Amino acid sequence: MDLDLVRTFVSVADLGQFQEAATDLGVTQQAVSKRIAALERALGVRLFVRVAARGVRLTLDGQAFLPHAREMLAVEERAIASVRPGHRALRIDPVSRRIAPGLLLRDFHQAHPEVALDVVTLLDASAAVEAVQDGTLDATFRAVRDKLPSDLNHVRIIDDELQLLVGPTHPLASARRLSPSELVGHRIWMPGNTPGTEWAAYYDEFAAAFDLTIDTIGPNFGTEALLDALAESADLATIAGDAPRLIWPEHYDLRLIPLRDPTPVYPHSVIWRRDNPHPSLRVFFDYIASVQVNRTDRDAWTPTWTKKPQR
Amino acid sequence: MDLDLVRTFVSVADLGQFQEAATDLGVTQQAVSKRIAALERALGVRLFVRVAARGVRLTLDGQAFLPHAREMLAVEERAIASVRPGHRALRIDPVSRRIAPGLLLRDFHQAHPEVALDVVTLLDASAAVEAVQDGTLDATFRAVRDKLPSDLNHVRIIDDELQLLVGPTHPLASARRLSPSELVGHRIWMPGNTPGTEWAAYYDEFAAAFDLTIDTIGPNFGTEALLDALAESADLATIAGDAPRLIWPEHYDLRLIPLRDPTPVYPHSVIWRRDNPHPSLRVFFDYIASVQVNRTDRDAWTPTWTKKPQR
DNA sequence: CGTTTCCACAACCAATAGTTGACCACTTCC
DNA sequence: GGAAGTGGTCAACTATTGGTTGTGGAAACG
Repeated sequence: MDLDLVRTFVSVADLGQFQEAATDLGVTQQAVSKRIAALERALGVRLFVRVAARGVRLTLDGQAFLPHAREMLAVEERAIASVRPGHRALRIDPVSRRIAPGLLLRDFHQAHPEVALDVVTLLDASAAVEAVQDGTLDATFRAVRDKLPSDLNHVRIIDDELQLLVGPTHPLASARRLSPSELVGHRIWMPGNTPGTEWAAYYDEFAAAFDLTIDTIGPNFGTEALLDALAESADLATIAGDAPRLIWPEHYDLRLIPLRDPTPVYPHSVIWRRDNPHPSLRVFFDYIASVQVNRTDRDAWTPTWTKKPQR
Repeated sequence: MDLDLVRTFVSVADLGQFQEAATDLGVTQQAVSKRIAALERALGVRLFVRVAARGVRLTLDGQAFLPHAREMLAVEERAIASVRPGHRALRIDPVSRRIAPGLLLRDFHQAHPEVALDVVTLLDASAAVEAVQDGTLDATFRAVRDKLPSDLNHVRIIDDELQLLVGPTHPLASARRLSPSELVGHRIWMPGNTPGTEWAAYYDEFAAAFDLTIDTIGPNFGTEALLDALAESADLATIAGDAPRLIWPEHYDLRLIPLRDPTPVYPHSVIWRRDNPHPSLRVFFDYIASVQVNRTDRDAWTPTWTKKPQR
């Protein structure tokens, strides 16, 4: 279906006659006639009843179709706006929708539906930083590791407190809280933790610091498969941020056990270009400032390559 | 924008290469290449990065565009479904969205978003009945006046209790309740109550029964204009059903005064064709049965041409 | 009852979207 | 490191389409 046909249909429906719609669209009346005929042929129904010398009136089918037609044009508009060079929609990368920054974006969208927001997810941190630099991305949430280019700002926003995730038959299932060192000897499985990413670097250092073994071997069949495997197994465990209980399906019988003494946290900083003029960026930052984001004040552990959290 | 381009884009994004998308869509790979190029030209951005001998990957723009593209296709699907001969969406006529049946439909849609519903509004009662008969309309809400064709069923569903609507400076503004006979001599204005409709017939008999004068003269500039005029005026009044306070904007300082002894009600019956096989129709009727619809048990007044409400 | 209004149909033309075929860049495999 | 394979672009050609102008016909109006 060509949206030009739809646009023509809406115009005719609004104006009540082909002639006016034609001048409105800058084509001849005959062209409008053809377009409507084409749309009617494609849909297999009449959209207008032709009232001689009086223009046209919507049929019932036309009336039913009209709101959908408007919707199509509205969505088209948003689609175009999402990539319009210059002033496009706000584009933010939370790395993944299933972690704390993804939740933050979801909540932001709920609180400010008027802000055109596009959520994109990038695996590669350096690609994300590059995109922020060249202006195709407005902000990304990352654990800041190396020194950033000088035209970028970053502020540590969310400390995601890590938790152990096990099935009900796991020996640690009934623990109320655990120290990372108590995980020694247990099998921690994190498929999908692709080597080379900042996540892998984090967990590498985490494992080294507490003498753990974290198993990233095996194909990643997705979250559902992982949860399934965990729920069934008596010796598998994984580590996850604080977000999952809000996102993962209710029906999995899994135990989330907080880690303490110290509390390993994954520090998410928001990174943006200092001179980014996007008007919605301010709204977004105001929102971040207004909500309670999880800045831990516990005895936190972070890798040596992150800065210490400011109290 | 042609949705075939969008469909091609989504297919390529999902499959990761032009070749596969081409076979999937039943065209040559070169055609896909051209389509993507055309879409990229139209949008003014690159959507894919071409990785030699490895297919393509979405750019950031492509990633931002993708959900909108899917949305466009979904809306297109719904649009087509709304007029598909055979099994199309459930199509119901509440006469107007701003009256009780319109509210009922809104609530039904909220309660059952999975039911594809198209709301159409018809002025002409006989046209609506005809549409129900020939199957282009699934149900309409009307005050049943004449004997209906034998293949149609009707059930009285909603008794809309009429109320007086006045501005704060109107002499009747402070009344807690009014009898219709107390309106004698006051100017009741109902623009938009087109002569020849069942509404006009109702109010004609209502006026005659209580010796009122109802003024339908003057152009109808819409609800907003009417409310504006009422709020300002010290002698204008109008009559409306129970729905308005739920729909009309908050900021109008208007008084809704119930009419009692007797309570004039506008009886809405739902009319449908007995052998209508539409699967969602049953869901709709079940919903109607499940919710509390306003069947008045007061001392009701209805025109002589309606049946007496069953106690 | 002629005039006006407004849509449909026909003939024509230019632009477009599809096809096939040639080519090119990069990966993989022996 | 050369051959085979993969997966894209570009060019040439053709069928289809979407636009134009010109014309006709049906209902409404004075």
